[in-house]
Amino acid sequence: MNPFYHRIYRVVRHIPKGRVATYGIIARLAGRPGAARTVGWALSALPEDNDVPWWRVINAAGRISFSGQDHSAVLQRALLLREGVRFAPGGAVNLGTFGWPSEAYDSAVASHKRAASTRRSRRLKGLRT
DNA sequence: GCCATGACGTTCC
DNA sequence: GGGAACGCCATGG
Repeated sequence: MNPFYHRIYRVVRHIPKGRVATYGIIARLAGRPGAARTVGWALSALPEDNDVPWWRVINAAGRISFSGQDHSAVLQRALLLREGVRFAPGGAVNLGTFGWPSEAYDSAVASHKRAASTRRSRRLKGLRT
């Protein structure tokens, strides 16, 4: 297995309980800025007997990256709620509050970037139908 | 070895 | 503030 994966898993394990991190941040901490997609790929490749808190990893918009009806999304949301992470009315997590590491989320930068990401997955999947 | 895909992100309009 | 386009890295066919 590639060192990146190990780095990624190691970083994810460092996420404190009750906090969340974005794929981009994970990729950056793992030493591969811009490899956010790879982070998702690595997490999807997690074995069943893993000790990695994958549910603490979300996208830059502070939302679950799965389809809303997907059981994994429900599970992830439930696990986060259990740890004290609160979801905003829009279904997004306030990264300025729960984001980890805190210094990585200078609320200013994260302002208008929230909107962009979410629609992409819909486009990819929605286009197939 | 090239092409397509994906738990994403940043920039431009 | 919302939507569309381009770029990113690794994997699978």
